[in-house]
Amino acid sequence: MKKVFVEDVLGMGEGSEVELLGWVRSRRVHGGLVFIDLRDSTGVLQVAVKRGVVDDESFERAREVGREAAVKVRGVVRKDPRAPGGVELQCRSLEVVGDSLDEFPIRKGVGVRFLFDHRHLHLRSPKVTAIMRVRARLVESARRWLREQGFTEIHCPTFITAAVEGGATLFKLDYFGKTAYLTQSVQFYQEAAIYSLEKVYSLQPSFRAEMSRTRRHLTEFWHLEAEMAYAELEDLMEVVENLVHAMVRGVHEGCQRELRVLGVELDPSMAEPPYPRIKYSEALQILSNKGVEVSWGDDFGADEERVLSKEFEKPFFVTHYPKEAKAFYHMLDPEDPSVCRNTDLLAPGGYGEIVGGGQRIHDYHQLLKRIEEEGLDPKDYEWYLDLRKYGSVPHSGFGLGIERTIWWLLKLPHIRHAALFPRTPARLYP
RNA sequence: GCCGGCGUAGCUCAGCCUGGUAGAGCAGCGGGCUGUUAACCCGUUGGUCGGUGGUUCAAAUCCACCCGCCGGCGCCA
Repeated sequence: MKKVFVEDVLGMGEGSEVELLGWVRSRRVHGGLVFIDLRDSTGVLQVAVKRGVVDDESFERAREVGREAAVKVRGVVRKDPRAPGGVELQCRSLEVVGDSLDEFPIRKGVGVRFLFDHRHLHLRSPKVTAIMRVRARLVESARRWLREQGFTEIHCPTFITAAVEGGATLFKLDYFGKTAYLTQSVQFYQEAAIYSLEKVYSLQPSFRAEMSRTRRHLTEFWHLEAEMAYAELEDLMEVVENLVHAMVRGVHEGCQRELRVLGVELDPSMAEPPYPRIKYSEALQILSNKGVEVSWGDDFGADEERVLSKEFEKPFFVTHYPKEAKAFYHMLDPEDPSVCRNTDLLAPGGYGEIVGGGQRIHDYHQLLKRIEEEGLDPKDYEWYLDLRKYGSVPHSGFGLGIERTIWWLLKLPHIRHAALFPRTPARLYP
């Protein structure tokens, strides 16, 4: 097991002798002097290999070693202003653990397409590494906060038989002769679980078979969903804003180095609750004042979202959408049954929808009516309806897109940068 | 699904408008170099110009269709 890391060496005194295991990030040959930038999970260290200081075999190996080869280096720590970072390793011996058999394909100047074709190798780059660390921290922060708030994590199936949203596109597959689909949301299963656990959440992939070619869509994305018994729309929004704040704070506290690598300024105060709450009808008014006319009943398009999001510094909730624009299970507002008690959380700066959710219909007859109104077959929703037959209670839930959130926080040019091996309509490999 | 753009060396691109059988930089390969920082210097290999068909004496270049990719829209997280 490896014990000494680049990070440790940077803190060591002049003259310390160490053995390092890492990868050759780059190599510069100057006749009798070879510089190797040695990379490991904690940083990069310049190794100076001088003819005469090392044995001839080590020197030859250093001269010939390929980029991204794995090497074991023994040497002495030296402070030297000529070295990047002011510290380098004076090499005493070098062994090749695993050489590079071909020229390493990832280089400065290659295009996005090429990078994603070689994503398995691209992952070694500092920026991708930083994004993955931010992602891990973000998810950890969410889990910790939810646990502290009394939520229980549950795990729901990926194979399903019916859609959550009637119209949304599902990936269809053969399940021993039956038709099955890949889940696009675990909401219905969570609604079943609240009758024992009361507050639940899941973190698992969702799938959308949409040919969406935009910088904010993946066909497979990690979905953080939660459902709460006895929670109404207002309770839900409080949970969402505090959760998002906890995630942003977590990244800010735990990822300073990564944010520096990515050149991202992250100010957690921009995610501090409370977030503005506007009703759909108010959003229409704001848009109208800006010269953008949307007729009542239509959902906002990307253009409208962008105009709207420029009006806010923080994420903001848009609530009470017309029922025509939303799925059947949303509870209608008793004061105005033409709108739902739902909410979308939109990120500022044109990043768009991060969270979608709302209060669910908990009355059996009302749910059945809405299913029929939408022209859906109640038989497809039998067990979902069944939940309303035995001790049904008001409840609310939401879904948050992990990659969307990372995309927004890190100001990434495309959501695919937020995933290890992203899946888009055109990307199934590697 | 709709709209737009692109496809030329391993990579990044120029050449296309105005038709005359292909170029640069980087990488690779050979050589040199003891303080580089994407090292540098000298030399050098490398291409069915996405595919098919058409126009033409002649097509990377003009036309049609197809394929692939990229972005926007719709849909959503």
